[in-house]
Amino acid sequence: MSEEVKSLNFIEHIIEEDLRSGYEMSQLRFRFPPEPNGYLHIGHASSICLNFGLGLKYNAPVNLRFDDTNPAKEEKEYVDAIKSDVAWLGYEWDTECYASDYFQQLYDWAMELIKDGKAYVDSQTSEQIASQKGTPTEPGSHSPYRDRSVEENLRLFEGMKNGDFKEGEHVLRAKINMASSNMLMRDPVMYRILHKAHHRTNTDWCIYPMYDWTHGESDYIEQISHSLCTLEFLPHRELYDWFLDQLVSAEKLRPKQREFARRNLSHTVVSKRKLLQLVESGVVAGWDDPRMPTISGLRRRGYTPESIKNFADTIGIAKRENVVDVSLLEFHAREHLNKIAPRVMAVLSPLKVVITNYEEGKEEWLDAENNPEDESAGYRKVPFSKELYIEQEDFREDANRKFFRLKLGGEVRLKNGYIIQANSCTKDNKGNVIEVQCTYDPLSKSGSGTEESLRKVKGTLHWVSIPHAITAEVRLYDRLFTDETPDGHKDKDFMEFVNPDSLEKVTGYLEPSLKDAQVGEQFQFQRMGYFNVDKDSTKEKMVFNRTVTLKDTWAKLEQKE
RNA sequence: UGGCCUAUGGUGUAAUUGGCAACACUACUGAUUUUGGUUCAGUCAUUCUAGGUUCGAGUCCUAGUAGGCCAACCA
Repeated sequence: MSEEVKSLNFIEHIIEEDLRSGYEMSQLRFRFPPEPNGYLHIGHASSICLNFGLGLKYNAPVNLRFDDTNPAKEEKEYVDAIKSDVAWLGYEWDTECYASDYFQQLYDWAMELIKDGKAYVDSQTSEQIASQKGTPTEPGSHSPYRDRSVEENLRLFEGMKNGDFKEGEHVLRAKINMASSNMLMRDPVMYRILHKAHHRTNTDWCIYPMYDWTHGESDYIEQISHSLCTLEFLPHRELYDWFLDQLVSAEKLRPKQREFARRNLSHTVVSKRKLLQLVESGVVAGWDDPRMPTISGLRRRGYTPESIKNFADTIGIAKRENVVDVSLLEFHAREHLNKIAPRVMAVLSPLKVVITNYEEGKEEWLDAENNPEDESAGYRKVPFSKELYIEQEDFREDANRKFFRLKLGGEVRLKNGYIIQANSCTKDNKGNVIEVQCTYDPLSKSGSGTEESLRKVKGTLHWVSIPHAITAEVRLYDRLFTDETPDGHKDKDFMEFVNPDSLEKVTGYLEPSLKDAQVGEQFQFQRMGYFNVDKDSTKEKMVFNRTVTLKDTWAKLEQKE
């Protein structure tokens, strides 16, 4: 038993240090705080796995909190999708929370800040406020409204809340420091007027708190010990702490914000805005298009929760810029699917093979192993007959000895079936091979134990019996973007790198055992890749998605030539 | 150019906090294989640069360099 010491990431180091210096294990509490303005993507998966993983590790509760402070962008549809994605990944949240549940508390605290002279109502336009912000190298200047009396501020803020003003007429600002080197500390806006219905509070409120005045306070209300977010929020930490300083009480736990680098995936984009653009421009069919890096897209594509979690686990958490290669995600898909996906045979690019010495009209049902990685998966029957399909690329009239497939005069084994030899072929008037005539060795049947059946032939092909085959639409996916970092170019828009060939639809010929496959069910089409049944399937026509190909060393060999 | 963050194989992450640079992926060898899959074995590093402290530096110090973030009534 080699007890493998799992190395800690820097967040875990921080927590371990906190535990050593006074935190009780029972005080630990985390949260995953998405804004319901889009679907969750693979980048969120890292954050989900981090927070919920920490919860599991320390036996601490993890809240699912919707950061719903901007009714202009948020919808219930997104709330529902986010919940189902987190649940699908296999995590259970302790409490389902909404920042909107805290609107009253936040308002009350804001009133306190005004009374303390720490906040004021500014009646300038957003342009005026922006122009007074200064620049990173020059300090800002004070608003003419900065020194309004407490009474006037109170009266105006209540007026804002009561709907006495139009959008943009006033905002509430924290009175901090217009000369701070941190732009966020230059009297940040805490509230703005928005006469928009909110998906939960409807028209109860027409002032909405800003992110900075919501997040830390929500963490405090929920008594989150470690509030983990991405690196771009690092400058917000000073503000996060300033707001907390105004209201934290000594007997309660004070949350800390810590930041980690967002994970970027090669050959894709991971930004809700850009994903939305892909959806709205029609480049993809929706948020759950199998080419999308969204959780729902990956699920539909055939990724398992295990593969996504293992992926998140191996890429880890750190603070530096990164672009993780998609091949690592694909590796985890193959690794898990290899263990669980039943093997079947399907031909996606058919070439007819006729077994000339096989009796016309005869059929045999052969035994086929469902999964060599899992003995308990058992066996099924596949039909064999005189006329079969093999893959076009598995036959060549003539080829060198590195080609382990069918060629004229050569032998090959049909998986789970017989050894056949190609004798001749016929072509259409363009010179394309349209049929191969073969003979089979009746004594070479797989599993029969005869001397002939044990004979080694170099190649083994998958195949399907033409009269028994069922057809289905098979969707083959390629990377959505041709460039490794589509949004990493200053002079070019990421949309310029959209791969026009990211989806190819073909008709597949499948062994008949597949006819009862259910939506979402996963299979390995032997030698072709992993596939699952798409939700677009109907009784008349099944639809399969290719999740990922198998590793293909032959294709690489060929490419080199 | 003000402030802040980061820098370890092609990629991502480690290194018991100053003690033999490790793990995974990719790529490439080879073995096994009724999937050119799987499995197994192997190969791939001047730890951004230059100095310094130390018996000893990826780790500490100094100075550079490169990349990133910050001026929404978005989150």
